[in-house]
Amino acid sequence: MNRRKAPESKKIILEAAGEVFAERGYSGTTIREVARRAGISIGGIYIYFQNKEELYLELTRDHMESFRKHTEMLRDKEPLAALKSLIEYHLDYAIKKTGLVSMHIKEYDLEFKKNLKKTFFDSQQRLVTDILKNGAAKGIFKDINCKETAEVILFSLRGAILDYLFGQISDLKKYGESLYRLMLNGIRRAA
Amino acid sequence: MNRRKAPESKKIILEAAGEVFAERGYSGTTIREVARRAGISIGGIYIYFQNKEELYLELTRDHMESFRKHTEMLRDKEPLAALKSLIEYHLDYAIKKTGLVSMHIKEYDLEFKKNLKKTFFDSQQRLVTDILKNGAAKGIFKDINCKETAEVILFSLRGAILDYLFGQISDLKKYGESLYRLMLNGIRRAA
DNA sequence: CGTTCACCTGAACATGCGTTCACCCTTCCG
DNA sequence: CGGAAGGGTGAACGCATGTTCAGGTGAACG
Repeated sequence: MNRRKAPESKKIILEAAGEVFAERGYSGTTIREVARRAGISIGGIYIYFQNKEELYLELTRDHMESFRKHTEMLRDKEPLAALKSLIEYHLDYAIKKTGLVSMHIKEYDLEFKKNLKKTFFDSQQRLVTDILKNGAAKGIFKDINCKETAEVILFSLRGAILDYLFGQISDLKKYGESLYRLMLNGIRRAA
Repeated sequence: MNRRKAPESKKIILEAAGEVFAERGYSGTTIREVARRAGISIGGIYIYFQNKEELYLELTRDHMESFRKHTEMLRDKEPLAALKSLIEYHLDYAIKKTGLVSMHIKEYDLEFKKNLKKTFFDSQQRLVTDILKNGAAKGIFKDINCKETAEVILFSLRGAILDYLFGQISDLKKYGESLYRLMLNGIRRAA
């Protein structure tokens, strides 16, 4: 038997689960594997978590909250710098936590995380909208529809990450640069 | 017993499989359900397909080939029109075949369809690159890196579809317009 | 020492899956 | 008529999973 204090056990389980979820996604993850990697028994998991869903939700909540906090800090920057940093943060995150990001895409459907996801996406949307509004007010950006444009920027960013997961592009940061330039200047030659 | 000619049975199975795969994805699809919907027995499926993989591959090959053929026709159009039509074709397809598109994203990983996918993506990449090269030659576009820009356009498009699947945007065509405008003109106010 | 309680165990259960295979019809030919 | 061939059946097999629960085990306390 492997004896520990309750909070420590919980932490160890969460860490193991983080690894396994990242490697195998939600449905691919087995309690047996999490238990094995946490060095605890199958039943031991159920002392701390009602079920697999709860384990997943607790982890996801932590990750999203941490992401949100980091990006919120960009509000203090100048619009152009904020936009660039936001792109970089997203892409760096995708590179460092590829497994987790992949999981969220592959299992975007899961009913029980719907609320969590909506909150997260909306916060990102609000942030970019505010950056654009700020830039428009300062005369840096054109008189665009900020909310709509914010969504376009965000989904393009997510598309880059998707292509990275697909193995279609390898140097993600380079494409972040490209996207940034394209978004600012467009491809059409001025009249 | 439900007696038919072999080719007809095969076709019916493929159609049923198309439905079920679109609804439930690859791993979520059960042979039992495909059989039920095709009005044939479980064993009957295995007369025509070695296994679930083969069923999936045959379907996917058909869909990708049809998509490719339709988009290849855009080569005849003027660059701006071609770009716009390409965006529209992608988005219309995502709207009409949401289930299938969702499946390909959720299960992008599947080892056995890797080649098929790579071929498909590369053909799209080549098409957009050629449209951009054409536009650059005609002086419509700036002197951009066509290959890189093509990829940016494609992943942004895929990002829009992803956001649509996520339920983050509902009027996909509207965002297609936005993306097109943004890609052409950018958001930065001219100096 | 005995008791208690927090912590832990893993075989067992219920479920669901892809796949196999021994067998069954129906048609058609000689 | 016999029998071969094409088309079809679904119970059974092997395996994997989330979850339960009857029962350990160690440490702390009186």
